[in-house]
Amino acid sequence: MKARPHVTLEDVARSANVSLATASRVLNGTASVRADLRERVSTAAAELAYAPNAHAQALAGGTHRTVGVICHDVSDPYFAAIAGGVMRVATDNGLLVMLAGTFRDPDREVAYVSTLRAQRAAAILLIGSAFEDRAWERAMAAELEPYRRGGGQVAAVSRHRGLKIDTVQPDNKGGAAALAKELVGLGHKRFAVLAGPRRLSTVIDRLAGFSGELAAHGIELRDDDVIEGAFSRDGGYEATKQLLAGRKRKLPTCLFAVTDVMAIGALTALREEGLSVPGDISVAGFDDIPVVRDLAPALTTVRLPLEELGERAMEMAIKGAAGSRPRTVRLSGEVVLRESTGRPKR
Amino acid sequence: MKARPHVTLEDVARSANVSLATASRVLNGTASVRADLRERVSTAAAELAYAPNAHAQALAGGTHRTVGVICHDVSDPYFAAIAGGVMRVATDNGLLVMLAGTFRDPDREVAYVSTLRAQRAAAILLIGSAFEDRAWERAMAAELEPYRRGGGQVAAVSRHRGLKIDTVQPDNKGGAAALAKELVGLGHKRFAVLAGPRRLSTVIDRLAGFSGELAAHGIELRDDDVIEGAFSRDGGYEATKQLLAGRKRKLPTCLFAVTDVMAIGALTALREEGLSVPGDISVAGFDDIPVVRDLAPALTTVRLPLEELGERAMEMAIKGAAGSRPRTVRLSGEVVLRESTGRPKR
DNA sequence: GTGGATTGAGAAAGCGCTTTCTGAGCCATT
DNA sequence: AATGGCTCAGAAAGCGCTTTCTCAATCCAC
Repeated sequence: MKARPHVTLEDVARSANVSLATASRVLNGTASVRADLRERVSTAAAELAYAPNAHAQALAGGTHRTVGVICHDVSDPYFAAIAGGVMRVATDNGLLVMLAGTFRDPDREVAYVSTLRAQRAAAILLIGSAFEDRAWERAMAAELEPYRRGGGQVAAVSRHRGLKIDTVQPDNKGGAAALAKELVGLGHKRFAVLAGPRRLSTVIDRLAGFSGELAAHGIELRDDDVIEGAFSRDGGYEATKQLLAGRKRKLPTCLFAVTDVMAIGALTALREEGLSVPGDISVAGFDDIPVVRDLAPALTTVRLPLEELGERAMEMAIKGAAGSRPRTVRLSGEVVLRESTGRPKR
Repeated sequence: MKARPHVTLEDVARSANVSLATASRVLNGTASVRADLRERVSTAAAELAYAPNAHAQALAGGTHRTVGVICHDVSDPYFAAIAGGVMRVATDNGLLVMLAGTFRDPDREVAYVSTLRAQRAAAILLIGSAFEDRAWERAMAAELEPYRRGGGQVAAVSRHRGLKIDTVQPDNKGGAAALAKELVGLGHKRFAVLAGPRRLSTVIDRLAGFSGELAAHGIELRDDDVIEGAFSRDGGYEATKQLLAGRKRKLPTCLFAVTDVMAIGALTALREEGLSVPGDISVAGFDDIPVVRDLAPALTTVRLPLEELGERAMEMAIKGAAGSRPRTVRLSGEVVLRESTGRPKR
């Protein structure tokens, strides 16, 4: 079957024997049209299986019903949960979501913003840690600024520095501190932390909150108590193996992974090494992604309202900026103690 | 800051003191342009932070660099994994992905296709079970057919009937049969199945494969051995509770959940009821989503090459139809025996 | 039965871009 | 010196739609 040109509004108009303007009015309900004409147009449109050309519509009249969402990795449950919230709100508002995964490549992130800008997306949502990198920040700002000047909305989840945009910010520092407090309360004194790349603001904040609270209780978190791994299940797994290899004897009594995803890898690594959780070592994560309550042992973590994070960001973007000063919504986390943590036996 | 009109190509051309045509040619590298003019245009474009209007480009006969992907639920790890594969291939080909979640609403699915058609997306990918419903099928075909006639590419993962489109098809039936065989091989004779909604072809196929193989071994799967739940973690959880409530004493020795996600819920329900896996009952799932190997006990399942499913579908869509007959790529699953299954003790 | 106010259909002007089509300028021929 | 053949910049014609703007037809009040 040859690629035949699309059915256009003109085809519909001709077939219904009315002018282009009338056809447009009928199909959009923009103005009142005599009943019989309206009927003719509707029928013709249905018969021809007419689908308006959204590009032409966007060009002519200016409605842009699509929003762009940029996250690091779609298959990460953390982003998936947030994206779920975003989509719900978007759908409720008749918006189409373009979801892009950058696979953690800063350049690709900037490139996506550029493309979205070209698409004249109504809004752009940035989800996930910002890269703490001046060059990246400048490149990003160079895309975002003209985009906003042209009327585009921008909102972000979980980042803030540099870019002056509306942000929904989970309380990473406070949550990590609260978790540390609980853990210390259980009697733990020797900790290790599985951290992600230090370039990510989320990592920095959670680390700061955790070690800060520890310090407040007179517990020092030394540099070699913090192991840096990739921000993924495998990253957590590898880092844990490394930790275990390094010091089989003076093991910490509690392991804090800065994300649940990493904690999952850690749990498996621990199990493989024959260590019981929380018997030999307690483990805690951060985020409360859906699956962690189904683990055995269920994971202690800091619950973040993930879907809400996405919803609020989308809402901010839809509402648009009231003033010119960037708004920040703070959502706090809540420590959820489950079976993966207990009192230290040693 | 007022929403000032966008910077257009005309602005660039004027600023560079050249014609529109020249500016376009420089920016697209379409034709050779004298070096100094080229330089002037590039500079002007950079200074004005010019971003071409993708809608105008598309309208003017240009390229449509966006593809639409429709799945049921972004936050389901199964879809997320497939979407990951899709995105990798799309990105490699310079395509932008619009990901839509239908939340399992057939109408919304059709509506999304319609929108994507309006966007003149280069391709539409349907991911996940089709609804076995004549009316839905007709509505879908009514959208898809004109879309393809207009030159649009369509491909699907995991569905086939009715719609005559290119499909990547996991071997649901064969995989389920192979799994059943292994399970019977372990000595199991009494089974229960946690099924999803019967409207979904995936459910039907897996059920058929499983019960067929059982039958081949002289084991009958009766109607009340099959419990229908929602296609989700909670669905699996509820269904399992229901199963347990129904018949505490003559419990099956093996439980097959048609998806891993449901199996995860089942595992938790079982644990809550004090049943050990695989001690008291074996559990198996289907899909091999990433997280199930990290469960304790790790889940026996049928591994599907999820990312590849997405990659292949995207590739088919990009390549376009060679002939007019829909192609089908079959990808087989592989049984992965893990700790959640063992020999029956009863 | 007229004038003025409505109502509603059609003509036409863009929206921002790509792409012929045209034609000016240049070099190499005879 | 005059002609032909190139190269490459600019003018202009759309792409498919929305939205004034215009104007004919209808309606009401007087």
